[in-house]
Amino acid sequence: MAYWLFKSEPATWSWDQQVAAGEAGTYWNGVRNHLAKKHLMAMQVGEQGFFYHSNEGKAVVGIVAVIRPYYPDYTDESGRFGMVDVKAVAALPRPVTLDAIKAEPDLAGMVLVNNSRLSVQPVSEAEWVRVRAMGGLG
DNA sequence: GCCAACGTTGGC
DNA sequence: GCCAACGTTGGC
Repeated sequence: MAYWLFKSEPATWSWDQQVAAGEAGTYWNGVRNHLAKKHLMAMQVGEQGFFYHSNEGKAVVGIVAVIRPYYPDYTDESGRFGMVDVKAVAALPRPVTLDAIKAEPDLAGMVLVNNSRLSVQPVSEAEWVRVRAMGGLG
């Protein structure tokens, strides 16, 4: 089981909208980066990821689960990129801010810290457990 | 196939 | 709103 982190600007697609999409979830489109694509392709149904608000908020705010594996992104005219479907699983009782992550030495290796521009990132199990705990989920 | 120019992202 | 970092594009 791998863990992931999905970045979204709340002005474009927010956690509240993800929650409103309910059990049916939504497609995670718009990825136009080959490394991010590689991560999308590696995702298995049932794997979970953090939902991160970039720019405005700058915090991990919730957890999503992959409900449909990689398939073509019809919004990509080049036909090169794809997407997965995700649904909201749980909100973090306390959002974990980028500042809090940067202040935590155990999380210094997170992709979010070292390659903040990557829109779909892998998260290690240790990072997953730690950020969940910081967010108030056991 | 190299690399300069350009566009985009996202933290500050 | 600025700008650094990075990815992509296109000329050669």
